[in-house]
Amino acid sequence: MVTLAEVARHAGVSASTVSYVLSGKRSISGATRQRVEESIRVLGYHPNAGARALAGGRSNIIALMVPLRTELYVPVMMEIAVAVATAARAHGYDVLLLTGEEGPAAVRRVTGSGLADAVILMDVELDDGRLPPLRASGRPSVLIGLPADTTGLTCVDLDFTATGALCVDHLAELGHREIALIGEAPGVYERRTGFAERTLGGLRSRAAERGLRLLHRPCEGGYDALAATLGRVFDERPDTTAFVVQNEAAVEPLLALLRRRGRAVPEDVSVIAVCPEQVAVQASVRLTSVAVPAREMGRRAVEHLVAKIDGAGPDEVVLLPPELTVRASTGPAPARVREARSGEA
Amino acid sequence: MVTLAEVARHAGVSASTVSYVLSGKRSISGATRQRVEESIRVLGYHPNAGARALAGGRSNIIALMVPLRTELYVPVMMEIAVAVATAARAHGYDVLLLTGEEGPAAVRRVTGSGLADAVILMDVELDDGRLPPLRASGRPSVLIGLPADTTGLTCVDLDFTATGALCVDHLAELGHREIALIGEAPGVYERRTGFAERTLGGLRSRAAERGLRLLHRPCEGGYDALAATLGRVFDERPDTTAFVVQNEAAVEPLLALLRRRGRAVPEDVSVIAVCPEQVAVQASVRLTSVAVPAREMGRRAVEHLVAKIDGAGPDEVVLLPPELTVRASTGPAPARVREARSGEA
DNA sequence: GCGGGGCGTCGAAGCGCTTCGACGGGTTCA
DNA sequence: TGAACCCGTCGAAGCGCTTCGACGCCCCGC
Repeated sequence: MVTLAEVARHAGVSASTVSYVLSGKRSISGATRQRVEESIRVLGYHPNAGARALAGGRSNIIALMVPLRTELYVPVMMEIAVAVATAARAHGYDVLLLTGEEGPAAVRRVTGSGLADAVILMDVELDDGRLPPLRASGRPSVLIGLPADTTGLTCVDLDFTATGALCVDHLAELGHREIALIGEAPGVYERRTGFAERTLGGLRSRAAERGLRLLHRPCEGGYDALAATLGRVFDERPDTTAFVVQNEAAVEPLLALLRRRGRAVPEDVSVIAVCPEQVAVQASVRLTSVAVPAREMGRRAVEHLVAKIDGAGPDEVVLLPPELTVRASTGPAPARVREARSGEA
Repeated sequence: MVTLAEVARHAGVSASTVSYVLSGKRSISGATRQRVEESIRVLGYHPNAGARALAGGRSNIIALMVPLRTELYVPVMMEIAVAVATAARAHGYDVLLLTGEEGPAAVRRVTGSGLADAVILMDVELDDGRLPPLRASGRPSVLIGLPADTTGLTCVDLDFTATGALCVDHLAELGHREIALIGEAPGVYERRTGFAERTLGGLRSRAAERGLRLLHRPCEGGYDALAATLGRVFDERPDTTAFVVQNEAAVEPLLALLRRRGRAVPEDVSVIAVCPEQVAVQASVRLTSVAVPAREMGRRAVEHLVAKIDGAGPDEVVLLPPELTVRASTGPAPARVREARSGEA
């Protein structure tokens, strides 16, 4: 391995000069700079990361902690992870991939050892066990998701409450009165992962305001699970005319099963998905959806984090406003229901 | 931050003793060891990663390079990545997440700077630009995938050639004579990503051996793309009775479109998927499939890599044998075709 | 023409750890 | 009973970098 000292010798300057050329923290004459840069190029020099971290007190590494349960909402996670990695590189940081497996201990380890300068937490639960060690570490951090207590934290997330409300508004305007939420797997709610509850909350309160009935059914992914769920929904609320789906693995099964039951989308039943754009576009019916802006979330998280590392970032909760894109899966509530409704009026 | 020296003072021993307690590289008396461990616990000591890397000459970090085009075969990638991270931790390594964006330069950077002790490359192309810098670096590495020239390299992958053959065997035994491969997006073939070609190769040669006709159609994911592709397949080969799909984003569309065309699976048309187990099980028809053993691949890659870091690992190409699981999507070729076939004989 | 101030460069002191050689004391074997 | 040895411990030397203070030198102003 080529060292700073060798570069210095090759360029006929001192080691510190090379260091200053690299960091730009002191002014260097053009001639010297060029000579040094040339030597670096010729020798193929790469600064040693360990030495740099030791001397400089920072590793230029951001830890990204992805959820333990990888079977859940995988595409979003992957998209965020890649967006984080890409954005981080653009700011000169590398990304360390931590799985949820180690939990709080991993946070302690990477912050305590100085391996990571900062941490991004994904899949944050309302009362997340990783937060105490994170707070204690004093390291800059950004959460993707929203815990119950956000004091002193920076969080980036889609505004899921507004998302829920937006879905209700759209459906209400189309004349729907009875809607059902096909949610994430029950485990997601049990773990009290914020986003699922917030969507539900948004749906519930807006539905109450506008006089719609809402049924909520968590659901595992896959056909069999959804078939059972769907059966119970229609048994309990036969007049359900619209679905909000927040579960990637349930989107396609829902469409297929509705078809199988002879319910046309959007003529008989409307469907809104809360999912990444791509899922909505590639589905068998182009879905009206609220996009989960995964890339944007990853990018923003990194930007806030870098600002905090540099000492400039305020603690702040950033809720991205949801955008509903109307595609082919939502339409006016079917006449029968609309008649019943006007009959009531 | 607590340092080694502070632990040493607290325990009343020298710094080197603490170091040896930590590494176990020299024998330490039980009493001393306990005293040191107690001090470590009490003070909440975590060895500084940078210092360790600098002094020890190794970072205990493995770089994992995921593909640039994240839209492709995402679930497999994520599964592998998580498996790698988990397995790596079990061996005391952390994982640095690199995206393909930087390409060869990233390999140079992380190996040259000593940031990573070793590298795992995913999504390897036949003539992969990342291999020259990787070879030049002299760092241990494992590829997930197979380049054209594997001299001096360790590779782990599913045996896709055997996978193709296995699919043909299964279909041939069921009496199918005309089969079609719905492949990955054309881009995947253009980039000459090994696995896609190898599956095709396996299918082709076994089909030739057993006298089956094979049609190959790369295909973008999603409904519209697949609808077009499928139309062309049936135009060109109306007697096609079986499909092999190697494209996660095409699985569900294929099933839906076949249904829409009035072709029942498996009565009229058989379908075999090459995909992760979960995709096959959760599809609208439980799919006969050859599983892509993502977790296994990630795990194996790490194990080989760790062996190489420790100087024990031979260069080796590990091709995992494919396993075909028969589920509900394959059955005997329809009678019309079987008759035609016996007429020929 | 001389003093003051930048500017550009250097030397040295660490950062926190690993590891090598050394050393004292207790065994062990002839 | 001494030499040879091993075990447990220590001190010191570095790993390759950053950064601080110091030091010339040149340019400027008076």
